[in-house]
Amino acid sequence: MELNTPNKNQIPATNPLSQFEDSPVFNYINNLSPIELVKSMHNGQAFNFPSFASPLSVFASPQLSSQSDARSFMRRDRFSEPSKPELLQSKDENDTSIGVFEAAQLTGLSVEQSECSTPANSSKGVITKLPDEHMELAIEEPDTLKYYCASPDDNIIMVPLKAIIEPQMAGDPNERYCSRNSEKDLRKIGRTGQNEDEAGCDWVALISDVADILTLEPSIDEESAEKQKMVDPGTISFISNVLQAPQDNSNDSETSYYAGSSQQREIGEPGIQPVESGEQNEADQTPSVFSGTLPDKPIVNHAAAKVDIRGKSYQSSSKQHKIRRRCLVFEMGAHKKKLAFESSSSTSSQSDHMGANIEKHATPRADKGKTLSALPGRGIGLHLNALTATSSGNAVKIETLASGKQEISQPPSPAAHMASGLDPVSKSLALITVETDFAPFDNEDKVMENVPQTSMVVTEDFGISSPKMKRQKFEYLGASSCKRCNCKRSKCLKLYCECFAAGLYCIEPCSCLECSNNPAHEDTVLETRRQIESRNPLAFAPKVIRNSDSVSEFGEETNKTPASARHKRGCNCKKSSCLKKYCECFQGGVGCSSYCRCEGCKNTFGCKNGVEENDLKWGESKIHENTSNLNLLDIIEKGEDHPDLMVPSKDSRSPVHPQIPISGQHSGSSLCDVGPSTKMRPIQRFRTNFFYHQPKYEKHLQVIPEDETPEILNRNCLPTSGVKSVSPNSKRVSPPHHGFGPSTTWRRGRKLILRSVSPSPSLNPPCEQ
DNA sequence: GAGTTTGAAACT
DNA sequence: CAGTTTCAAACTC
Repeated sequence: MELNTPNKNQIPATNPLSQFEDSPVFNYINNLSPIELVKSMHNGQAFNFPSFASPLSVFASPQLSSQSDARSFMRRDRFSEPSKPELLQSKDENDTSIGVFEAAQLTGLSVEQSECSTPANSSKGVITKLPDEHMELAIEEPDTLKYYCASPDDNIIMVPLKAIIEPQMAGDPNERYCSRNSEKDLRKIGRTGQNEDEAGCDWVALISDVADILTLEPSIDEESAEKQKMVDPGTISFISNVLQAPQDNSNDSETSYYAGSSQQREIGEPGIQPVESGEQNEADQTPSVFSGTLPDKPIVNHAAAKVDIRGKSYQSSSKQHKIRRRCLVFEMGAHKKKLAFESSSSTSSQSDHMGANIEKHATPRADKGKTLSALPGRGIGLHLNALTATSSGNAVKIETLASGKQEISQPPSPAAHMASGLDPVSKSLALITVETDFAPFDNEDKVMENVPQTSMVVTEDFGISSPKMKRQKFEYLGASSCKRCNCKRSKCLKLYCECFAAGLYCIEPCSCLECSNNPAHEDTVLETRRQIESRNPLAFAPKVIRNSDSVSEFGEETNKTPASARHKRGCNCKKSSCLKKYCECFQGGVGCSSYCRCEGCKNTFGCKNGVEENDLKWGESKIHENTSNLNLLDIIEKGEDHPDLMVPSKDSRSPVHPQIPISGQHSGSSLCDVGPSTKMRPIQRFRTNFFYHQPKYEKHLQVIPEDETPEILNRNCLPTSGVKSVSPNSKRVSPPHHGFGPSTTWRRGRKLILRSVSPSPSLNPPCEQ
């Protein structure tokens, strides 16, 4: 399998394919793990030979790789550039990989599956280097390039990479750069999606979105070269990213950042590859990660679906269509809103933004003159947005990232660390996840914002070329992914600036004046961030916190309901009744919580809908809350005491259990009633209406002091997602605000959570995506 | 598109 | 920590 690896050069690259393919062992391996594919791909990239991953490589823990992947994000840009020289190789590799794929196809489903199983692999082989190499590859072997994916069902999806690639060919170096960025985003997306169980859905949605976008856009051929450059590169890169996502991530991010040292290697293959190989290694791992961590196939499928959609004109097999549809339907049906929202956000944002947005943020703007490269890959920066994006955490996250703004890579800030307790990256991811899940439609924006706040990498629109695309995106995501500011005096270096607050660099769409929030002023940005974080470690954390441990490590979605979310600090609305976007809670699509000091709150998300029945109570309760936190606490405590409440639900936060009245004040019925009940049914929450109904009380339960935010994030990330944000025993509810004030209890809780989380960032696959 | 309103962020 | 100012988004016209 790893024929050419420096370490493993042993296997001649010559006929490995045929031999392996033919060999039962090969088939068996392929069938067994996607990882193999990845590795194989990896090897192929590195060495031009589509070698099959060695067993060792195959078995590399997905988690590790995932982590590395997450980190890799940041690096990716750097790497990509350096890797340029490798383009030729990659090309070759791609070719070989392609050949392998084809061979696999011929060989049989099993082979295909194996390949397909690893999205990363498939993508990797074909796509991996596309970002840098797209052009060349496309030119030389546009036809040959194909992306094969096997659906979980064993359906094989073949994606014509050529179509994707072609547009890029016209691209300029800059465009390439952009495309890289887009790729990043895609990768991120991919990661997120993979991680989560539903990620698949997200992916699908993304894919579909992408496809839609592509469709919407005039045919590439038709488009002028410039247009292609503008749009296509993004789309292409996006697509490639999607396909590659796993791989790319690994390649980019890991390599650059932590790669050297990194855990990845440690974790990863025994044999360490040269620097370049480092990328490969990461890449290899990454795919494995995806496959392993994420619902392996779903992602792939999605990707395939996307490709298919996009490639309708190009090629499409009935199978492909089936798969795609299946995914779409799945998403739509199951999590309609959520998915729609998330997926749309992620997908749409990504896809839409991919091209253009990426350009903005990613690409150096003339104005801002930033280049992605400029961005240091080092930090996770505040990519929370991206993270958030994934409802399940991961998926959303990806979206965000994809959204297009550049992240402000920041050295992991204390806050970030706090949040995750892990790597900044993981943290950001976690944060993002939280937000995303919560965000309601309107929130989308906010959610995304939130996400962005913390994590979002690329806020910008991907440069949606066509209004339609934008529109679609917005419809789904509400443009959540894209942030634009209009700062006049803050230089975009204060939290007033949404971009900055989201951890994103401003991009073209922004109308800011004297903007310093760009790669050109990286030092300033980082310094400013540090200062702000010094004042408030959670300043860049997502505004909306998901209480539920929605996502288990393995990507299980436990909490996607908005109900599980709350604003980290609560609002202070006086006149808007929390019914307008002035209200951050409302904007974030979450109900007001005990942390809120709002007056005349009518936040529909919070309770109104769900509680309408209980409106009065709600209002009362709210008042009480406002007046005294103690009441809330009491309520919560009571609720906790309640047997039902006591039930260790995975989602401690889960909002509401209608049936269980937490406090005397609240009638049980309303969502508002609460949280503990929610614990009871984590799953339902997602699919139910939480978004619209979040009981404040729940929130209380859910509410996590800012300090806690990290916890939440962690939780999401934690494998033990089951861990309740609020332990039945521990009272999470901390006095609102000012709150944030870390109550000892909270801190405890958080600490506990942290404990649960693996100390090393690398260890938290979930968070990492 | 300009002006107003709103509430968060920043400042004192 | 509370009050005030600044700021930019959200909203209205």
